[in-house]
Amino acid sequence: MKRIADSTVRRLSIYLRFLEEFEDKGLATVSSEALARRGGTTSAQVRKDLSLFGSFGKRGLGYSVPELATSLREILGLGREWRVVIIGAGKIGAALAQYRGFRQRGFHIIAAYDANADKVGRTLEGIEVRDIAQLEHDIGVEKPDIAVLAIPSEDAQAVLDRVVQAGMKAVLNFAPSQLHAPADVTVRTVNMAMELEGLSFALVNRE
Amino acid sequence: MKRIADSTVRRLSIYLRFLEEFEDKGLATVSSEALARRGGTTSAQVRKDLSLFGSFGKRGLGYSVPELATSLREILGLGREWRVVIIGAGKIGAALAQYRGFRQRGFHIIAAYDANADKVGRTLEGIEVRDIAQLEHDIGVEKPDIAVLAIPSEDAQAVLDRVVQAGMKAVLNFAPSQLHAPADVTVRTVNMAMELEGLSFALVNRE
DNA sequence: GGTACCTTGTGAATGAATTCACAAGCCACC
DNA sequence: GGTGGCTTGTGAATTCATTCACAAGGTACC
Repeated sequence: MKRIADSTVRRLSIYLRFLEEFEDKGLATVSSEALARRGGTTSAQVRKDLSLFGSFGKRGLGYSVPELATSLREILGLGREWRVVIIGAGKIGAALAQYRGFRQRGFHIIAAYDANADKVGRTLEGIEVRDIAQLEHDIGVEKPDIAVLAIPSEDAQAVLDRVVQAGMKAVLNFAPSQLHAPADVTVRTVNMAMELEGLSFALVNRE
Repeated sequence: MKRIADSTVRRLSIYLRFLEEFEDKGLATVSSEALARRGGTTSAQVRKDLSLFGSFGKRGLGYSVPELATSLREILGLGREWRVVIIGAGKIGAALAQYRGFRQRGFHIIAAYDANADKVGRTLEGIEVRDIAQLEHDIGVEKPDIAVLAIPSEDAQAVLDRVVQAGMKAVLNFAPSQLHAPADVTVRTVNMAMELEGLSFALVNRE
């Protein structure tokens, strides 16, 4: 399959969100133009993105809202339930554990891990906090799909190496550091520091 | 001034982080090649990025670590203190309030806001939680630079409109929704749902 | 001060992403 | 069933970003 750019996948997520909005409003069809307006892009962009995966619309009419939503869920792999572990039971881990968006979209958090003995054995928003020493063992048994790193920057690479070694292929990293992983492992980093600095830059470079 | 791409600004943040690492290690100079290796890019990219802002290196030698760090801080507008308000005193707001990275880089949180009367008047990680009804008034008086939205998706656009109306020009949005603002207002969105869906897509489209 | 070796800064070349523009197809209405 | 009005899907054109490649300078050491 042709390689799909990250930016395209992000837009597909956005389109899906709008389609769900439109579904709630009871709209039956939507044009690429309407989707584009709502998402701040162009109609040609919408059509190009979708055309990478097939032909979903009807000329003269647009796209069927429920059908396109279903197709996008399929494309994004949201048909199944993904098993997630959160590593780090601090404030960020807690915020993630209670985040409704996870569950809603089929991301099921099976456990959290922490190195701090005080936290181990307690629960975080209803999720069991386990000793990080068990990490490799549990990954071998439970085969989670996605690891979320909510730990300090200085530990992030070491823990990433551990989950990669244990066979995991997808990681969402909240530590503000650049991580290195083999090509077959997908790492996405959410770096708040970087976003803030982007805002700072924008504020300064305003003429 | 020539328009600088978002992706470039992101890389500058990354370079700065490495330079600070190198500074801690006591390194005096660094080559574009070394910076590139650490950051997963190419030396030409590093030099091109920097060349957009001036000439910081010495041929044959590389870049002075402290000088380049200072220049990057200057470029990113990190020389001064930015005043931040957090809107939404839930779990995400709390995680942000205690996040060390803010303070470290000169982002000073002056207050949090919430609509829930039970939360108003309490403190969140040492930060005063105020009634969101005061928002416009306080913005007028205190002139914060950056608003962080940590509120539910369905309220995000309305609150964004309010802070824009009150004169703010930079917003960091954690709600998983696409927001619209005038061109002179910079909005950066951190969308965890989108990141997760990107991972889901990567897991499914693995051959 | 001369020579050998590095590394920058930058036009030119390449590659990737977005936008344009229009033929092809579908619907609705007469 | 023909006509007019929309909207898709997609090559071609354009814009934007990255990589190449090398002259210009600088260091270090003899």
